[in-house]
Amino acid sequence: MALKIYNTLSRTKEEFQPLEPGKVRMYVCGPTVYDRAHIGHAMSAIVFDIIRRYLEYIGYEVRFVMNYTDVDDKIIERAKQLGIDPFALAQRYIDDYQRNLEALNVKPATLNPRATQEIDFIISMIQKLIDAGAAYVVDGDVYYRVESDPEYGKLSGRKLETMNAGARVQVDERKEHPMDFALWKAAKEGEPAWDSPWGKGRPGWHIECSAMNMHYLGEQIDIHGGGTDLIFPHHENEIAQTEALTHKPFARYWIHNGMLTFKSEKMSKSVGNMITIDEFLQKHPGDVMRLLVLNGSYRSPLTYSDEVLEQTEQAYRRLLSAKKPALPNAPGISPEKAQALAEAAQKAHAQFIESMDDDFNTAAAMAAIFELVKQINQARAEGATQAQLEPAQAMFNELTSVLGLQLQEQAGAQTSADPFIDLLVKVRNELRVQKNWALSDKIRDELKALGVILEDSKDGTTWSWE
RNA sequence: GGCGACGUGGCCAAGCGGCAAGGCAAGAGUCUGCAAAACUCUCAUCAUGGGUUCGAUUCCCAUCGUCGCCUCCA
Repeated sequence: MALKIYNTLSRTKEEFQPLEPGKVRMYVCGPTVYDRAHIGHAMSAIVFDIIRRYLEYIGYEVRFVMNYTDVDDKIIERAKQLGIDPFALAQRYIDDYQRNLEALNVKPATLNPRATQEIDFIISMIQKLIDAGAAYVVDGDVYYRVESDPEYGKLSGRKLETMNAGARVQVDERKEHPMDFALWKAAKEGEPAWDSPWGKGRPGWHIECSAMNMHYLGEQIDIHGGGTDLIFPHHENEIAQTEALTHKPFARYWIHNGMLTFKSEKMSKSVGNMITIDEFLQKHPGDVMRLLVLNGSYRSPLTYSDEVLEQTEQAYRRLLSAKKPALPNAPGISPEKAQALAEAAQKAHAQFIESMDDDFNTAAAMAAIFELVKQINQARAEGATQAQLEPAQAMFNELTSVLGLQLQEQAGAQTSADPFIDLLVKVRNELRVQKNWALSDKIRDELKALGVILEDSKDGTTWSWE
């Protein structure tokens, strides 16, 4: 039994073998910070967070790098519109993004390099590409020469001959080949610029990722990730640039997440159908976003709608139900049944591993977890003590936390109200003893309106925040 | 136009050669003063048409439909 990963490069699932035993070098393309992040970004961040957490869970030491593209045309354009400094704009959205990631319980990367902090490294890399004949200079711009790479197109499955056939893009006549792409862009008046052997300018988009990879992870890495929309041209170009210098396979496994779709359409800024992460989190716990992702395959499009969201909210509540303690005054279940519960926990673990090992099949992994939820709830309903529930609940906590779920009941600020609620519950129970149903129901209804849920059982009453 | 992916119950979604996971919703029941929660039970032959096979949701071909990439994009 071993981990298998679907590799975009080979279009098959391959057994995972890192370059160095026990260690994983992983790079994920982060956002271009010119606007607030939407839930499509959240999906991607969560997908790779789950992959990273699982790799760590099965014992790998993961060096996880995610970059920020903090200089590009859109940032410059946006800053100009707003009349502010482009670097300040980028910084603001980087801060936003980090706050979003934290709220989504995405583990911080080992390193978050930025394009603007890698200029020297980028320039020296471009120079080497020119020296190697893989790039050329035109009027202060530097372009990568795609025809210098016989393997160009291997990731996206395209051929240079067929690519320009339907191209709708205005071809820059100065380029040797229409598909040649910019490594360095000459700066226009008033744009952020750095000195270079080719004049003032800034790096192109693709080269920064190649540079940061090489700088922080080395000439070869294990996993390179991003959304499917990055396969071409971004990742194709990264491969071309990097391999032109190293003559070695760049990333061993290319992993791409599917797009989040809203009303059958990809959610993106250009379509204008975006929901920001902030907007989402105002209405829902971060766990719900994560469950949305976990419900399906990371490689497939994720259907987003109000209906699906409601279903996910319900599933979230069901998961929470597994964490409830034993009933008050639980009499206990037979040793055989307690043993069966402990075995169910082991079985869930085995199924979880088996599923995750199969290209991170989170949907199947969740099925194993839901099965465990059922077993726990069943045992509790039959009167298991807390000690008897313990092993199964510990397993539940372990597995859900590997997936990055927090599953914390609402708590914290409300704690000062707790004694008063306890008091109301106590009073209400006296009313119930007196069979004063009208008043006791009223208390329950009004507490509900305040967000407190009362649940009566034959052994007593429990309450929780909604 | 080129390349690619997908089409599984009311909804979301695994599976991908041998009697179709899981979640939500729905219906019936247990428990409860009632309610809620939980528990029990019920609920699909896998877009359509051919083909390969002892046997196909799973492989092949065709058709219809949806989506992505080819331009910035997670």
